[in-house]
Amino acid sequence: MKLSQGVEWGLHCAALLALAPPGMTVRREGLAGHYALPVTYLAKHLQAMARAGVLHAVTGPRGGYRLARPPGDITVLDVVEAIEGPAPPFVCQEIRQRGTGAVPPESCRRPCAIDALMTQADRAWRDSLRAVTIADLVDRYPPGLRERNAELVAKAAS
Amino acid sequence: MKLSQGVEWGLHCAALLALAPPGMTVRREGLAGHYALPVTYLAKHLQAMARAGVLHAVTGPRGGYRLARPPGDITVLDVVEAIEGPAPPFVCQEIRQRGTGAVPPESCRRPCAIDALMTQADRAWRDSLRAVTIADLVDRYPPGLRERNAELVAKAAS
DNA sequence: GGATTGGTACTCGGATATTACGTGTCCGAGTATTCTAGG
DNA sequence: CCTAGAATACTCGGACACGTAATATCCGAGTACCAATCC
Repeated sequence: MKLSQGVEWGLHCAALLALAPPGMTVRREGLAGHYALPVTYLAKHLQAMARAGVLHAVTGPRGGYRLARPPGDITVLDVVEAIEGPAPPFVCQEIRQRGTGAVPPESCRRPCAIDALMTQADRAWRDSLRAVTIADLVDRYPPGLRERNAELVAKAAS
Repeated sequence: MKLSQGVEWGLHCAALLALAPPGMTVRREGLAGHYALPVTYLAKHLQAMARAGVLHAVTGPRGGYRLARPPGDITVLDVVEAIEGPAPPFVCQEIRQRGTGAVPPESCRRPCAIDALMTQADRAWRDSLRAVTIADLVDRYPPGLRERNAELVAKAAS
């Protein structure tokens, strides 16, 4: 059970894009340089976020990425699912219906207790991530960092 | 983000062991046959659970596995951590301290908002799994299954 | 001087190698049993 | 008949291959800009 590091990159970049002037875009080189990330690999995750509808990509000169929606309308879960995929981490294999202790299918209309429990835990995790937006993240920056990053990203914007 | 299928196997086997007569052990062949699982691979996970102190292994003739503690004292989280490892799925790389937008270390005494959020979500997930024990799982069996499985495991026990 | 058209430089998008981890399997270490031999 | 001993069969434990997904990287597709040219 390991979460891709791309999630951290994507969240930091989304928070940074939230500080860019409205309508302006930031190149992936600018995003990668701000956090010293490998440009080519970061591109893969930015691409996934664009495909998921979290970011909007503009090609050509003066192109780059911008948030597809206002920061307050993008939840952390949106970014996580964009990068990790929407598939749940646990999928019940229904092993209770196999082997010498097989339970007849007519007794398996309800999901087994283990599946239900895992689904509930996953729901708690996702709810926790859904409750926070990108706008909340920048609001929780240390004092002064918001202004400084906004200035830096404004120089990199085009 | 994918959870090992061994978690499902381990939880089902733990629930089955909870129905075994007190003090008796069940061979891994018996556990695997009950759910039609590959014996050799299941052994790997049972071994991990034994190492984590969830199961107690007995070698030699009439050996096998039994729960190391009463079913009510073993949480689902214990089994999950025994198989998946106790490491959290998200580890902050502190990329905010790197690159052209690097934040000075003295401003990073507190974990960044992303790290705090991920830790909180992971806590919610673990709390959800910690709230349920193996005893709860067998209590949620469909009517009659508990008695039937108890009878089956009693025959396989030694 | 203004509009048009072709070229050019710049950006992202998808396809391609490399590495790490989960998956699957095997043989060796250790123990209770059991059979045999001696008293 | 009882006891001591060694052989034996059975169980788990750790070490060894394989497949899939995350990691890391490259080159091609598409667009806006710019310059040269024509009207």
